[in-house]
Amino acid sequence: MPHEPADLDTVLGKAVTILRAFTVDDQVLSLAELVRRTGLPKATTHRVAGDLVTNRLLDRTNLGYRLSGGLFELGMRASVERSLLELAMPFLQDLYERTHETVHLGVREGHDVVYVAKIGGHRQAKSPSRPGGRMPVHCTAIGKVLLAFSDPEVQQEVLSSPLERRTPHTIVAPGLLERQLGAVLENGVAFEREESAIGLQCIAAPVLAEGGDKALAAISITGPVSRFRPEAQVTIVRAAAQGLSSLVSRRRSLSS
Amino acid sequence: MPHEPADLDTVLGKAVTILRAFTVDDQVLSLAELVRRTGLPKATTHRVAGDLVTNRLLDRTNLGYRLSGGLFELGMRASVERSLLELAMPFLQDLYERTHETVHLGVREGHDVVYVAKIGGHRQAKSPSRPGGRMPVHCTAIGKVLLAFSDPEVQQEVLSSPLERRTPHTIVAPGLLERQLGAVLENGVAFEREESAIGLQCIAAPVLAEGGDKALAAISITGPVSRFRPEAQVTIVRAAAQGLSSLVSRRRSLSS
DNA sequence: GTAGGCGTCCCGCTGACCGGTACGGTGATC
DNA sequence: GATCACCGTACCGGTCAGCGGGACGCCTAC
Repeated sequence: MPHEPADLDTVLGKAVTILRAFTVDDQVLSLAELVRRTGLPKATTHRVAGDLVTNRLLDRTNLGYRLSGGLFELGMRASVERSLLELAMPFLQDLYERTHETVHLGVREGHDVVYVAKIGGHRQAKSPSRPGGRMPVHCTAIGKVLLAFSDPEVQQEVLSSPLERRTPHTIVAPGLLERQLGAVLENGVAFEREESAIGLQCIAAPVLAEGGDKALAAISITGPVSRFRPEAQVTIVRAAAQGLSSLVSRRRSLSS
Repeated sequence: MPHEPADLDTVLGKAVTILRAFTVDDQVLSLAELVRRTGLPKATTHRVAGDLVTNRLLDRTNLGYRLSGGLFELGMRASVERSLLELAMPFLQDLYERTHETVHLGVREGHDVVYVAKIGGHRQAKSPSRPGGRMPVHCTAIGKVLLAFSDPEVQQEVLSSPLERRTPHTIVAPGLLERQLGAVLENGVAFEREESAIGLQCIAAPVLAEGGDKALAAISITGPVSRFRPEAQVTIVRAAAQGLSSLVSRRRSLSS
C-alpha cells in the first residue's frame, strides 16, 4: 500500500484522513468509529468532521456521518477520469450490448486497479468490483493488462512485493505472473480465470497512450464460468480498446 | 444559488474553495487562474494548493493543477450517489438498449439537477449535460420531475426566483411551470421540448422514496427532435423508474 | 445501580497558518 | 536587447485558528 499516511499535524491532513476512513461499502460511520479508524483524538475528530459538514464534504445523519453529494460532484470533475469515462461510454455500451455481461473501465493507481466505470444488467455476475473501488493488479485481467503496459520499474515493484491470495487460482508466484505479462504484451489482451473471485472469468485489453507502449486505462468483460467464454471475446474487446485509444489520442489529456 | 461561499478564515474553507474553483470543463488551472477565481492571496493559494497536492486531492502538471484521481475515488464512495448508481445501472441499460438514445440518472441539489450517470452511444445527441455536472431544474425533464415530487417549500422557492432563459423555448413564466408540475404529478412523467438546448427533447420519470410522494432521483431519455418522440417512451421510462424505486425501497438508504 | 459507550462542549496553550514582500524566469512588445 | 508584465516560488515573523485533555449528560446493557 503506497499510501503515505497523510500529515496529521495539519488540518487538511486530518480532514482527508477522516474522508479516507470511509471504504466503498461504508454507508455511514459514527463519530466513535471514525475515531477508531483514524486514531485522532475524539474532540479533534468531532470538530473537523463538523467543519467538513459545514463545507459540504460530509453529511450528518441521525446515524452518523457519510460522504456527501458535494464530494461526489467534485470527484466527477477530476478531468482525467471524467473525460475518460465520457469518451469510453459508447464503447462500453457496445460491448455490453453484444455480450450482456459486466463491462469495466479501470485505471492503475499504485499496485491497485481503480474502477472508473462498471456497467451491467439485471443478471450480471456478482463480482467484487465496485465503481470507485480497488482491486490488486495481479489478480484481475484489467490489472494484468495495465501492468504489462507500464514502466518496467512498476512491474518490478509489484513482482517483488508479496502477491495476496484471493482464491485458490490467484497467481502468487512472481515468475508465473511475469511470464503472463509477456504473453499479454504479445497478444494485446489479458485473461483472468477465477483469480479474484470463484466462478468468474474475465478478459481485458489496454487503452494505449499515443506512444503505443503505455496504457492509460483498460477495458474488460467479466462473466460467470457457466456461460461466459473469454476467448470468444478477444476481437471485440481489443477493437473497443483500440477505438477508444485513437479517440483519446485525438484529444489533449495526459501530462506528468 | 444556495451556495454559501465557504468560510475563507479556515484552512478547510480555503481548500474547498480552491477545489470548487474547477468547473466541469476545466482540465487544468494555473496558479494565477486559481488566484483570480478564488480571490485568495497568491501566497496563500500557492501554499494551500501545494498542501492539496501532498494530500492527493490535486495533481501538479507542468501546465498547472488539476483535480486528482484520488478525489474521483473519494467522490465515488459517496454512499447515496454510488449505491443509487449501482442499483440503477441495469435499468438504465435496458432503456438504452431499447432506444439507443442518451439515458440520464439525476438527483436534485438545491435549484439544480446533478447528473449521477449519463450513458449513450456513438451517435448520441450532443446535450449540455455532463456526468457530475449541473443544470437548472426548471429547464430539464429530470428537473421538473424532481421538483414536482419535492416539498412544496422547495417548489415555491424555485417558482419565486427568476427562471433563467436557456433557449427560446425555456419556460420562464412561474405560472406555466407550476401548471406543468401539476400535470407531472398526475402523469408520473415530465417532458422537455428544446427548453435547455435547441434540437433536444426529453422525457423523465421519478424514482420515488418509500412514501411514494417524494423523489430520490429521476431517470430520463434524451434525443434529437429529428428522430426521437418522447411520448412513445412514457411506458418504459415509467417502468424503469418504478422498478428502481421498489429496488431501492427494499434496501436501507435514506436518512435526514 | 452501575458500568461502559456514546456525542457534545469548554477553554487555555501553542505552533500551524498567514500573507505582505521579494526574487528569478519567461514571453510579448517596442 | 531593453523594458515590462505576468508568472511561479520562497522567506519569515506575528498571531489567532486549531488543538485536545477533560468533563458532562445521555443512553443501553448487565
